[in-house]
Amino acid sequence: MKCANRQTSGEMIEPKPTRRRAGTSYDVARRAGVSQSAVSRCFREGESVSPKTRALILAAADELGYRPNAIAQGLITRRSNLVAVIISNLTNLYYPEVLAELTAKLSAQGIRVLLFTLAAESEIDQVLDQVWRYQVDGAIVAARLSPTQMEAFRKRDIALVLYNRDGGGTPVASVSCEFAAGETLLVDGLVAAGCRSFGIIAGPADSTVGEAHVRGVCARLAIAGIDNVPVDRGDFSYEGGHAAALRLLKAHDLDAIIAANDVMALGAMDAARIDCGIAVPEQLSVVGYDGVAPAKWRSYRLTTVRQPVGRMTEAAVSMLIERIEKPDLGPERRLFSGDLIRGESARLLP
Amino acid sequence: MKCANRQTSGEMIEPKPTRRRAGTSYDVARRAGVSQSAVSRCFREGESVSPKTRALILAAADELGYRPNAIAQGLITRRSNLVAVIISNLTNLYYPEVLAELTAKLSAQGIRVLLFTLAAESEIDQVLDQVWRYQVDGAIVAARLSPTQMEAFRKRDIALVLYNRDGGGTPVASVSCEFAAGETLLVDGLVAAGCRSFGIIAGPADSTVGEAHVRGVCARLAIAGIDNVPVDRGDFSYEGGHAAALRLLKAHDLDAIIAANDVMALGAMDAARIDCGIAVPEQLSVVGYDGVAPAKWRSYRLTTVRQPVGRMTEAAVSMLIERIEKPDLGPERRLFSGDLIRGESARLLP
DNA sequence: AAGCCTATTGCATTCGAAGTCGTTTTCTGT
DNA sequence: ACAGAAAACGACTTCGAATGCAATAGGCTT
Repeated sequence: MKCANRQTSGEMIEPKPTRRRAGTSYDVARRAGVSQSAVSRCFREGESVSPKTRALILAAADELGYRPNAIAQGLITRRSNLVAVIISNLTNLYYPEVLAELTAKLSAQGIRVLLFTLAAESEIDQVLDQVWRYQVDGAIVAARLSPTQMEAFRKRDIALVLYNRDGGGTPVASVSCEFAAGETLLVDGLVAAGCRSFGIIAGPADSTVGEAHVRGVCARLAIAGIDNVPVDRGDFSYEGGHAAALRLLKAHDLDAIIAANDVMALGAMDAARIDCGIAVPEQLSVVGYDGVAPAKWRSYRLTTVRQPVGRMTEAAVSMLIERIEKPDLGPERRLFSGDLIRGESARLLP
Repeated sequence: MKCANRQTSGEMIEPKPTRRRAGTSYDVARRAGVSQSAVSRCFREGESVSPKTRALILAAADELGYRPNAIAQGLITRRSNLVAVIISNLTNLYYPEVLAELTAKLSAQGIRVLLFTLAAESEIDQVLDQVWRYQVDGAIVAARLSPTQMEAFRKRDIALVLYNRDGGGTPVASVSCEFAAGETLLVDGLVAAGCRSFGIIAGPADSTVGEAHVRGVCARLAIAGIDNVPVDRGDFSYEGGHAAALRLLKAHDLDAIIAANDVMALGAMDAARIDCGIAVPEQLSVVGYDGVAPAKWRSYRLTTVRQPVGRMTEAAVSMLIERIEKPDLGPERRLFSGDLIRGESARLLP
């Protein structure tokens, strides 16, 4: 097309002598003296090409630096080998690890990652719009999806796996970490160590996981005869945890704080130790949930429940691939349990 | 084709009544009673479609949930609207923030992010192979590239912007943060406060940025008459910084440690305070470089130089887009300067 | 009302690789 | 050496959208 234009324009100006040609299977075919079909077959598994032809083609491809065009492949095979990974906020300190593991594992399976991050939950519809356009084979979502949105995946036959969330009634594949066991251990351990006055730092009120967590802890505390536990909320950030802890400690005389995630727990530890001069764990036990890297740091040594991120991402990836290959596989909920990490931020009896 | 097959096979078996049709521009066209061309034009900027036709088409598209197939668009327009983001190790605590900003800014420009992470530097060639296949319009790379690899981008006319690295001789667009100014301030401030015995915790020996940093600090120290500064190395991780600091402190009687990044500096602080019982900053000043979130935490309040990540990613994205649109734009090196954050981990005089 | 001009529209082609199908070449076995 | 089977090969079509071009419709001028 461009060429045509240049030819019709009478002059001989050649603005780009080294016009970069993409290098297509036709170019390789011409150079190797074979058909385009042969080139195509040469680059696919299990197609029959004679060793002689293959050598010719590979040599030609090599000289041209030819690589099959994945976009064209995607169009004809209806398989883009793309998977959307949608993560609500990457600044969460817990998610980068998840993301790194997911991309590594998907890459190992020959799948590329199309990354979408959400600054606000409201962006999700725009993101999904792009997801539809790019003909992804599947998606791993660590963000809140409405039933309608999940249904949209089903309608379009796009495999979907939720990470650290469940469908909340909608049948869908999901991977998450149950906190019941860890929670029980933590609560019972704290109670056994003599804690009586608890405070909870929860996530935002609209966080499903967060709420379940709070309910679970309260239920367990109730069993131990402890009721009316004060709850404050943070946004899963250090500052949020710090502020919430200050409010709790100002209003109540606590001997244990249970935070919904590690980073808030670290904020709470600092609020207690540094701002309020309360010794941790002697006067106040603080526990978190996640097992992020900074929780291990010597200044904190947080007592927490570590999520098995490696196994969870592994599960998410294999569930996704299963569903890509077998689209009508039913919903499945895979629950992992966390490991209790006995740090030094809480007095905890077994 | 599938339809043809079903018709020729005499029987009337219809294995999937709800056969999921992708919903193409042809389907929309048929439904709206117009040509496929009209549908295409209706979804592009600046194409002429009468208001009447547009309404018809949009209605039909809406009913079918039609979205243009970005893969097919990419094939014909030779613009995938995909950009590869290649990051060496996401677990670095500094990169998640960068990644989040990059994807947000690229998304805002209508560009999708194809994410590649490297567990080892050696994987880069496999990653590039995939990058070529996916016909990305450009790439932002925060990883070490050989001159040959950079040349490969040029050959294929793929826009390239290095992040936090420079070409090291090879002409290429790059964004980075110069540390000279921050370094000078830090070193001079420490010297002014009376520090004489320095130790440096550098990154791995093969890290270009890391090395330049070390040389810069040494040069500035030399000006103050301080030579033979002991250097130990970490891998930019907390544990690495912690271990390096222990070695340095065991072997020398230091009054200041300069670390190549924040996370190592935090490890060093803990090594000093907790393992060696050295007061920071009274007996030992520790400074870092980056300005990651945990550096601000109350337990640390690290004195550091904060990289202007927002402006840097902004620059990377706009440089990349410029180069996508104007492929023969020359190399350009954009240097930002960091802000000195006066924390409480160092005695520093202005 | 005739003559122009411009805004719409559809047809046909194109992007690059995959896959179908019919043809040719290469093996086997006898 | 020959029939028959299997492997290798190439022409052609296809995926879904974009676009040059020609045809048409509509509006405006005089």
